[in-house]
Amino acid sequence: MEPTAPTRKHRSGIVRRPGRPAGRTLADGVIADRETLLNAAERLILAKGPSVSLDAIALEAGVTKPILYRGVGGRDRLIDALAERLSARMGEWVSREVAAARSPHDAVHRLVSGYLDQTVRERNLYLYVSGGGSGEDRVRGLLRFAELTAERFAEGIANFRASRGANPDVATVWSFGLVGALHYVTLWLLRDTNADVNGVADQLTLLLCTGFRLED
Amino acid sequence: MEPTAPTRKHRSGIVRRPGRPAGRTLADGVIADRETLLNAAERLILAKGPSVSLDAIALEAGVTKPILYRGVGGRDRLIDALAERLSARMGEWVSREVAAARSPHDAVHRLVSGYLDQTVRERNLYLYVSGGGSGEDRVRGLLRFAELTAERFAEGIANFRASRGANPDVATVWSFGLVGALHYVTLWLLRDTNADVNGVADQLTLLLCTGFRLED
DNA sequence: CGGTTAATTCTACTCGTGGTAATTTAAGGA
DNA sequence: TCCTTAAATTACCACGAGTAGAATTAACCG
Repeated sequence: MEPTAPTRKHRSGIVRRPGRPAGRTLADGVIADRETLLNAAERLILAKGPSVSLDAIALEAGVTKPILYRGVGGRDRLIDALAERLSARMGEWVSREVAAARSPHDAVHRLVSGYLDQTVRERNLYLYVSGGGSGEDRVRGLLRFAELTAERFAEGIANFRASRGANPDVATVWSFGLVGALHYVTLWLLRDTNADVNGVADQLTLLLCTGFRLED
Repeated sequence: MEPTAPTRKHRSGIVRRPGRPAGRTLADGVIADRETLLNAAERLILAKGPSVSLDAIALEAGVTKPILYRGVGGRDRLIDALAERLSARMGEWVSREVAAARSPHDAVHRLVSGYLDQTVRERNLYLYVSGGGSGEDRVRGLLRFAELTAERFAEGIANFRASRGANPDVATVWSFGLVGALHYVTLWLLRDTNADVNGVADQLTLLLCTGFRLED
C-alpha cells in the first residue's frame, strides 16, 4: 500500500519529492536563485547553440519550468536579462581595453577588436540574444542589447566630443551607429570561424576613425 | 450514405471541394504564382504587423498551406525572398537618390535619409525580415538582408575608393558597417514614430563622412 | 501529539505555429 | 469504361511557450 511518499524522479535525474521543501519560504528568496538560473541558461546556450528551449534550460538548472518562470519570468525576460549580462561583460572588457590605449585611434582599435573577440568567444549567447523576441516584438533582444551597449558607449563619445569643443548631442545616434556597425560585421564574421579577425578590425577601425573622408 | 462530394467550406469562406480542380495543370504554372504569394505576404505583413503566421499568409493569398509551401518553400525561404525584394527596392530607391546628389557628402546624406524614410515606410516588413529565422539560424533574415544590401553598397564604395587612389579592399567590411549603422539607428527610430528623422539622418551622415576625426 | 491550513512544488495540459502525410477528386489514355 | 496519374484539400504531427490545478508537505495551533 506504499504509505511512504512517492519519491518521484525528476526528469533531470535529480530525485526530489514533490511538495513544499523544508526550512525555506519563498520570501527567503534563496531557492532557485535568479543568478543560478541565468548561469544555467548561459551555460546551456553556449554549449548547445542558440536554439535551446526553455524546457532544456530548466532541465539544465535542475528545476522545473514553472520555477524557471517564477525566477526569470518567461522568454522575453530571459532575453532581456541575458542581454544585460552580455552587455555588462562586454562593457567591462572593452573599457579595460580602452583604458590601456595610448591614443584615441588606438582606443577605437582596441574597442573594435575587443568587441569582435568577445563576441566570437560567446558566439552562441550573442546569437541567442540577437535572434530573440516573441509576438510583436521580434527584435526585442537585438534592441535591448543595442540600447544597453550603446548607452555605455554614448557617454564616452559625448565626453570626447565635449573635450574637443564639438557638439556632444550626436552621441546617442553615433553610439547606435557604432554598435550597429560592430554587430553586423560580427554577424558576418561569425559565419565562418576562420576569418581574419584582426584584419577586419583594422578596416572597421579605419572607417570609424576617418569615415569616408568627406569633409563638407 | 452520402454519395455526393462533401463540398466543404474552406476556412477563407471560399467554398471549394477537395481534390484536383478542373482545367489546370501544374505545368501551366499560372496558378498560385510565386510573385502572387509573395505579394500577399507583403500585403498582410504590412497591414497586420510582423508576427503574422504562415497560415494567415496562405489565407490572404487565397491558397492553402501546402500550396504556399510549394510556392515559396517554408518560412526561411519566405524570409529570404522578402529580404531580397526589400533589399532590391531599397537599393533602387537609394541609388536613385544618390544619383541625384551634387557631391559625395550629399550622396551620403541622401543615402542615409533615403534608407531611413524607406524603412519607416515599410516598418512591419522590415521588422519581419529582421526578426526571422528558425532553428539554429536565428539571425537568418537579418544576415540575408544585410548581405544583399551590403553587396549593393560595396560596389559603390569600392569604386569611389579606387577613384581616389585608396585601397578598395575595405569595401566589404565598410559596407557591412554602413548597413549595420543604418539598421540599428533605424530600429531605434522605429520605436517611436514621432522621431525627428531628418535630424537623425544629419547626425549619422556626419559620422559616416568624417568618422570620429581621428587621423592616425 | 494530531489536525488544519497555507505554501510550494510538480505534472499535465492548452494553444499556436511550422511542416507534412493521408485522402480525395479531376483529367486523360488504354 | 476503368485505371493510372496529377493535384489540391483536409487533417494531422511535433515542438515550444506558457499556465492551471492536482499533489504534497511544512508550519502552526489547539
